[in-house]
Formats: sequence, structure tokens, C-alpha cells
Amino acid sequence: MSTARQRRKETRPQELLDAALELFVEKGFAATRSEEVAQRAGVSKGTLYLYYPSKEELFKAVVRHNLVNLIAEGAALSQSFEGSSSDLLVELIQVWWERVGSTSAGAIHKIVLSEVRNFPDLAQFYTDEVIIPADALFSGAVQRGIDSGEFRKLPVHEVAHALMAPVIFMALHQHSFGACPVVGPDIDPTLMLRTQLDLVLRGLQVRDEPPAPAPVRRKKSA
Amino acid sequence: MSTARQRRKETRPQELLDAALELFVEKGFAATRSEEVAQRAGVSKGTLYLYYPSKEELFKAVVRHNLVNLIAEGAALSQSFEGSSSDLLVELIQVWWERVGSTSAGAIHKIVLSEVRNFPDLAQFYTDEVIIPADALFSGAVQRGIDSGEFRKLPVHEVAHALMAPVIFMALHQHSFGACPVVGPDIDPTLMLRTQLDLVLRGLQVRDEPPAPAPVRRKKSA
DNA sequence: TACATTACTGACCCATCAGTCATTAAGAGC
DNA sequence: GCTCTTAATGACTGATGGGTCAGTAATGTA
Repeated sequence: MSTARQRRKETRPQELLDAALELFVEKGFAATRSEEVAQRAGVSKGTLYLYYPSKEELFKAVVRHNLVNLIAEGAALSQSFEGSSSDLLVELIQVWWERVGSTSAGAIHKIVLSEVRNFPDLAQFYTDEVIIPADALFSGAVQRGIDSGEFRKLPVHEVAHALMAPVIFMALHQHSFGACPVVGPDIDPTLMLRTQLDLVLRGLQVRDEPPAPAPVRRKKSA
Repeated sequence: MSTARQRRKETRPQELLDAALELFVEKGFAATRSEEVAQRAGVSKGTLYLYYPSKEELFKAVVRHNLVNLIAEGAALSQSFEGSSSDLLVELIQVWWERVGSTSAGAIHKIVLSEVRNFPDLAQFYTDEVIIPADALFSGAVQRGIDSGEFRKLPVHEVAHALMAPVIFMALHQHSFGACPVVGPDIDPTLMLRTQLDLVLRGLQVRDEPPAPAPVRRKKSA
């Protein structure tokens, strides 16, 4: 049955991380059995626990390895960027889509979103290591545009979210319904991305006209 | 221990549905134990299975009871609406937020999104009964605006998604991270909603200026 | 009060799975 | 080739939870 066992202390962690990411993406965190992770990495369950003390720590390692450094990379790009803030935002979102959204790393956010309520420890971990830095990255770019007079003065965090939400949302769906053989209204991600950026960036631009009052009625009639 | 047992055939299904929704929202579908649903509804596990043949059918019943009719309601509103298409979209989204997004019904989408991959049957069910009708509702309103010359000619489904995504996204987060006692950048939902609608509807309006080229470079350099 | 119907119960069965640990053998050093 | 360290194994444990069903009692009927 089993091929000759091998001792490869150096390469095991990486292989386990890869196997774990694949399976977490396919089945979610809770539904992934640790034995299966081990199997896919070509080792036994015992070996998995030799390198990672628990399933939860394994997951954290996957997050660190696949997201945390990408965000740092984005921050570096943001620092050295010289064009308009529109272009910076387009660049950031585009890169995010290419490197995260459209890859299996994009499923990580879905997994966390899905399971934080059952694994509360993950909430703080993910917030500190991913959400806060990512939010800072995008909010910073929006602030830059406001400071330079390129964008209207709007609440920074909310604008940042309005920019990121549709893209992340698309990634979420890609990794849930998108993975099922289902007939539904299908959206072309690229077209969606272009349309979304077109709409929001247009809405952000300063115009000469008198600023339109926010188009929302139904303000709390207190 | 147990109070005297009662026979209440009429009210059981509704009570079970309510208990089930609460628990599915708190813990997700897979992680909710059927015995717990029964307990919260004040009956035994056996009784639950007397009314719903399996956990999955119970969930479907919850979806039908909490979402399907709301969408029909939205469609009716859309039919009889007389104002501008901007106002219609604002109204639809605002109502959606009040009746779904900010309530526990808003968590249903999160649950489905989280678990379709492990319960593929749910995918088709939810697509047919919820996603397609909802998509038709919003796409219809966008189309209405394009037909009347109020909106720019942009891809309808994509615009509809750009409108809905941030709101749904917010609901998703509300029911995941929002439920954890975590320190993170907190977003005011109302402000977010206003900002988002302001941005996108502004971007949608037809303007006199020459239509700006889509602000996305990096088109496939083929 | 006696009997029939059926809503309701909860102990039970069996499958699943995270994490453990006594055992095995690969490979380095000599 | 021999020995020793330790990477790797997988049978095992204990806990969990979906679904069943033989039995119980609440209510209707006469």
C-alpha cells in the first residue's frame, strides 16, 4: 500500500500548508478532516500534528503564508506610487483580483467569514493580521485622493469599503456558488470589475456642479 | 424536569422554523445540532423529525418562509413604482436593508454562501428560489433607468451587482465578524449605505460631458 | 369510565473525527 | 555494517451528533 516512508523535515511544512489550503477552500475549515490534509500532503495524520499543534494553528499558518505578506507588498506599492489616486486604486484592486480574488487565496476570506462564529479565536487573529492592514491600505489611498483634491470629501473608510466590497463579494461567490454546477445568472468577473470601478471612481471625482445632496431620503424622522 | 407535554400540532411548524432560523444564524447549518433546534422550540428531537424529514428540508423551509415572499413583495413595489429609477433603486435597497440585511433573515445568504459546497443540493434550490428572482428584480430596475435615458448604457447585470454587492457584503460581515467581540475598523452601516448609493448612482447618471473612457488600463495585452 | 387515536418522547445505534502515543524504520555518523 | 537519533506511522480513544423507533400519555369519543 504505502510507498516507502521518507524523512523530509524541510519540505513537509510547505507541503502541508498547500494541501491544507486546497482542502479548506474545497470544504471549509470545520468540514475538513485533518487526516485528509495529511493524506493529500502524502503523510500520515500523526505527521501533521508533528508540525502543527492543532487544526486551528494550521489554519493560521495558511493565512499568514497566503495573505499577510501580500498586503505588505500592496503597502509598498502604495508608498512608491506616483500617478493619480484613481490609478492607484485601480492598480490596487486589479492586483488584488489577480493575486488573491481569482486564486484560491481568495477563498480564505470566505472561510473566515463563514466560520468565525464557531471559532471566535480566529476573529481577532484575522482582524489584526488581515482586515486592519488591508483597510489601512485602501483607506490610505482614498485619503490621498481627497488630500490632493482629486476626490470629493467623503467618509474614507466607507468609500474604501464601497470599492472593495464588490470585488471581495465576487470572490466569495466564485468560491461558493461558482464551484457548483448550477444554472444561474452568470456574471463575467472582468466586465463586472470594469463596470464597478467605472461607476465608483466616476462617483468619486470632484465636479464643478454644486455637490448633489445625498440621494437618500428616509433619514431617521426623529 | 420536563413540564407536562402538550399536543399543539398547528403551532409546532412555525415554532420550529423560528428556532431553526435563530440557531442557523448563530452557528451555521452544519454546526447546528437538530436536538438543539428541537430544544429551543420546546419539543424533543423526535418531534422535529415528525414535522421535517431531515435537517436539509428544515433549512429549505426556513428559506422559503423568510426570503421568497419578500422578493415577491419587492417585485410588486417595482411594478407600481412611479418615480425616477434612481429613487426606485434607493427604495429597493433601503427596504432590503431594513427588512433583510439588518435582520436575522440577512444571515441566510451568508449561511448558504458558506455551506453550498458541502451541501450541493442547496445550491440549485437557493439559486432558483432566491438568486434568480432577486437578480431579475434589480436588473429590471436598472434596465428601466437605461430605457428611460436616465442611466448610461452599461451592462445591466453587472450594474445590478455593483449596487447590491456592498449592501449584501455588509450584511455578511454584520453576521460574522459583527457578532464577535473584536476590535477592528468599524463601519457605520447607515453611513456606508448612503455613501455607497451616492457614489454608484452618481456614476450611473448620464452627463453632458463626453463619456470618460473606462478608467481601467491593463486590458488584456493580447 | 373505558377505549382509540396519535402527538410526542428520549434512549439508542452507528458513523465521524480531533488529537494521542507506543512503535517502526530512515538515514546520519562512525 | 552497526548504532543512535528522531521523523514518521496508524491503531486507538473519547466525544459528538444525525436519524430511528418502541413506548408513553394527552386528547377525543361514547
